[in-house]
Amino acid sequence: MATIKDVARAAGVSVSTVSHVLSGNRPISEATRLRVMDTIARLGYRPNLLAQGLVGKSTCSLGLLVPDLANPFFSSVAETIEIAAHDRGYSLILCNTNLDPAREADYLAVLLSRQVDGLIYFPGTRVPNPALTEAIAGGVPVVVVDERIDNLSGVFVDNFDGGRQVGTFLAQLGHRSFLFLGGPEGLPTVIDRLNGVRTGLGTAGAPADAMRLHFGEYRASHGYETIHACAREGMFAREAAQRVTVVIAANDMIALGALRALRELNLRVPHDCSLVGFDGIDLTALVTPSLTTVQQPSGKVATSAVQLLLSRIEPGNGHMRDENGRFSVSHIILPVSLVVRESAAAPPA
Amino acid sequence: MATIKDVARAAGVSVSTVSHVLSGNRPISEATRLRVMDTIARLGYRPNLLAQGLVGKSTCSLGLLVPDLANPFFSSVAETIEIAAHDRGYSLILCNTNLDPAREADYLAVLLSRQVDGLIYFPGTRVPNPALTEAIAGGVPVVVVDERIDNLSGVFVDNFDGGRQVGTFLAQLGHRSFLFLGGPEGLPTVIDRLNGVRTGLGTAGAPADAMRLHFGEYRASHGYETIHACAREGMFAREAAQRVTVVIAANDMIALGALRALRELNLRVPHDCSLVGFDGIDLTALVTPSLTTVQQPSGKVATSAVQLLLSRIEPGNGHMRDENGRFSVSHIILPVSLVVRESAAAPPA
DNA sequence: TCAATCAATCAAAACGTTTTGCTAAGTTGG
DNA sequence: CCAACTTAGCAAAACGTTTTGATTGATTGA
Repeated sequence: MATIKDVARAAGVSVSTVSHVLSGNRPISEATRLRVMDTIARLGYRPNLLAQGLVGKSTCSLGLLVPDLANPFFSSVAETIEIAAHDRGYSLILCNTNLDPAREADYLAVLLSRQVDGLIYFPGTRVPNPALTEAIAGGVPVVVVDERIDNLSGVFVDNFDGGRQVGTFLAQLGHRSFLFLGGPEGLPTVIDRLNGVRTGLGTAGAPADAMRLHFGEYRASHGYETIHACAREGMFAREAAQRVTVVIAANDMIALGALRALRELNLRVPHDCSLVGFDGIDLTALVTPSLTTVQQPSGKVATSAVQLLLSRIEPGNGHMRDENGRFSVSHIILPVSLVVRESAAAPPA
Repeated sequence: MATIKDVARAAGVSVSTVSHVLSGNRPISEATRLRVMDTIARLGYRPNLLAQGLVGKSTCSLGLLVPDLANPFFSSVAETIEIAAHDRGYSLILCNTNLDPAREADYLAVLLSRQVDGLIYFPGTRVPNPALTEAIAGGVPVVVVDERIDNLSGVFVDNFDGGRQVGTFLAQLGHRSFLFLGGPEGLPTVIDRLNGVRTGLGTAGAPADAMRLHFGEYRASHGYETIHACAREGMFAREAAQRVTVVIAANDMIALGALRALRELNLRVPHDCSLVGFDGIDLTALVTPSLTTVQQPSGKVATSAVQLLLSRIEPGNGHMRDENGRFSVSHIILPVSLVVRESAAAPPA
């Protein structure tokens, strides 16, 4: 790898002159400029970003902490985040936290060591990670995605309202007995969605307490296994007193697992049992029956997160500060919308 | 951020002593060691990885170039690669090339500037990117995944054999008229899979030329739209002379799109038309009918890629060199296996 | 007792940049 | 013709590390 010194020597100028040619910070005669540029091209010189990051203030890199890349919702958001960051000149360091607080802390430490300019953080764990608090104290800008955390800027969707729309919709269809397949118990997104559903049911006149709850991972296997287990308890039996007529999943992956299980049990969706998901991943439109789900504006979430973060990082784009000169905390709340597809219908007579 | 200087000052020792405490390269008295460690903890000191990377030879970072993170196959491989890299102490810089050669070149330039220790590269484009050739010339270790490129180490699956298994299987089921939904025309993975299918059909006695070909993107939309278009041409009509009885998709996303379209056309899968995919993403087991597909060992692909790359990067783990002292090129070819599920059956009578 | 060895530590160079103070011309204006 | 600029370029410091040669006392061996 050719260095700036090599270029300087080959072009017969000083190192600083090469630097000035590149940055345009000082006037350079056209002749020298051309000669330097030519040498750069000839030698295939590329500035060493490590050295630049060391002397300058910015490394043009962001850390992205995602709980589970295998979940299409996350991978799709991650993809858009990556593209948005790249468009603005930032590289992304990918961290798959696997919902493990220890891994999370580990990654946070590495990212700080790497002097990232900022962090985009999808909380996968219940409690705010102490390592995160430390990072923030260290002055690294953080944007939280998908979950509201006090004192931290964030982008999230209106999970409660999404749940409410589901609840209202199902109650109006006539459902009166519900099975809620949650994600990890205690996770704010899960709580909000559940509370939303309850509120929706309540306002539409359905008994909100007629809902069975099963928490688990945000994975298809959770939906699949829970449905089979519930079936063994007779929850879907035609003659059951409180026959479940609709399954509400806290995310689409759970719903897809549940859908598979329902089919295996020869329960027709939606004829025998309706099914609703949450997230709006692309696959929900592809499966049969297509899945009624709450559509998150995942592209908007991603671009907003990047924009919010960079507005904090880059000087002079007017990020708000409070009266103490500290950066203010912004929360961007994006709306969600219920997408009604084939999987939800009126309950069996 | 506390620096090593701050630690040295606070502990009343020189900078080099702190460094030696951390690295263990020189003997340090127990008393000093304890005092330094204590100071480090108290100040929350973290070594600056940029500075380390600048002076040392390694940055402990790898570049990952993926064509399309939204494709579950890629995101799942990316996840495993990330985990394997992190376990070995490497960070991953994520690049979503979007199948665009210009973007690819752009990313490659950035990664070189960032002094990555190595590259894991999923080719999404037909021609080997000139920027890649340049990177290799610059001495950056590269491992290619999913496609055989001469003179480059790589990990890939036996696409031809996968296709062959599909062809044999379908011919033996009695199919005689095929529709192949390829990925991008000219892409080696597509070519290999197609040639495999043809060979399989041939050896099992089916007319390999009785296969219609439609190339397109590796996306669900391609499968969906092509099936609808083909249906309009009457390709699936019961009375058609050369009625297509099975759709062979070059990957699972295309297959899922095709499945949806077939359902919309009221064609029962597999009763009216069989369907086979390729990749073995998790979702193929979840949809109904579950998808017959060629299972790639995606976890093994990921870990092999990381292992192969690190064996080149890290000194002394015996990576082979040829007689000229250059690193030898290794190709790891992993087997695939046809997973027979509900979507493929004998053709209609 | 003296040279040789050893343990513990320090000082300085190096990595590849950017930034800034400086110098040596050349140019202007009166 | 000289002071005051301007232009173009150079040299050196700084960023936070690691590495290595040097230094100091203490310990050994004969």
